[in-house]
Amino acid sequence: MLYIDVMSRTPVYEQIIEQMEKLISAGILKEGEQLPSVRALSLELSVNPNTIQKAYGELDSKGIIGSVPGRGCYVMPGACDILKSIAKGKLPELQALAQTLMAAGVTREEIIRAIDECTHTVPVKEETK
Amino acid sequence: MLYIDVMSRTPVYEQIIEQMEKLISAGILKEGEQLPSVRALSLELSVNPNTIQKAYGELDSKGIIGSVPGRGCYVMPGACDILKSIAKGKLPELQALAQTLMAAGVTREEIIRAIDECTHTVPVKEETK
DNA sequence: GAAACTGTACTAAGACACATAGTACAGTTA
DNA sequence: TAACTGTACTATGTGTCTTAGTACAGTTTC
Repeated sequence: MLYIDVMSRTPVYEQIIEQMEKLISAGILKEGEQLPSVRALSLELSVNPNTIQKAYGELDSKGIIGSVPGRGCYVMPGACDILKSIAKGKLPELQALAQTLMAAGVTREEIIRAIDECTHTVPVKEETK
Repeated sequence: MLYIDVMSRTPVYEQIIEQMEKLISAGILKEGEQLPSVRALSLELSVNPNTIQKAYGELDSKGIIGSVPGRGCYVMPGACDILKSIAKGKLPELQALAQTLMAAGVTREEIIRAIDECTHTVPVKEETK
C-alpha cells in the first residue's frame, strides 16, 4: 500500500504523509474509512511506531484524519476538500520551479508539454474494472 | 547580491548555489567573470568561509565555475549551456509536483495560468513565500 | 623579497532533525 | 480479561549542516 525510500532526503514520516494524502485524494482511502493502526503500519513498513505516529499526528492536525484513542484513525469527512485547498497553496512552489527552469532557458512550451505528458496517463478517475 | 534565509530548510550552501546559478543564467554574472572570493563572500553574507567553499566546490564540480588557487573563481565558458541541460533534468520534479496538484483536484488550466502569471511579470528576482 | 590576497585541506565541536528503542498509560472492543 | 487502539515520555544513535580555527601553497602587487 505504501512504499518507503529510506535513501531519500525527504524524511520517512513525510513520505507517509504524502502517500496517505494521495490515497485519500484518489479515493482509494475513502472518507470515514479506517487507517491501518500505528503498530500494524510500522510492522508493514519496517519503521518505528513513533515515526508512524508523527505522520498520523500531522495528518490529524491538518484535519485530514481523526484519531480516536482506543479505536483507531479514520479519514475525516471533507478531507478531500481540505487536500484540494492545501494543494492550491502549493502553486507558488510550482511557480518558483517553473521560474527557475525558464530562467535557465527552458521554454514555456517545453514545460507545458512535460506537464501534459505526465498528467494524461494518470488513471485517477476512470477506474472501472 | 545574494540573500540568505537562515530559517529556511534548504541549507545555506544550497541557497548560494541556486542563487549563483540564477545570476549566471540571467547574465548578471557573465562567463569569464570573477566571483567574489571565499572570504569576501563569507563576510558579506555572515556565514563561515567553509560554507562558501562548499558551495563553490559543488559549482566547480558541475563545471559551472572554475577555481584557480591563488587567483580566484571564475564563471566557466559554456556555463549557461550546462545550466540549461541541468534545468531540463529537473522537469520530472516539476511533473511530480503537477501530478500531486492535479491528483488533489487542481485543474490543468489553473496550473498553466499560475505558470503564466509568474513568468510574464517577474524578471529574474526570487520570491519566497 | 614581503605583504596581502587567492583557493584548498584539515580537525574539532556544536546544533539540529530524524529515527529507533523501550516503557508506560488510558480507552475500546471482543 | 485479553487484545487491541492511540498517546506520551525518555534515552540514544546517526547524519547533515554549520561554525571555528589552523595551516599550506599559489598569485599578485609593491
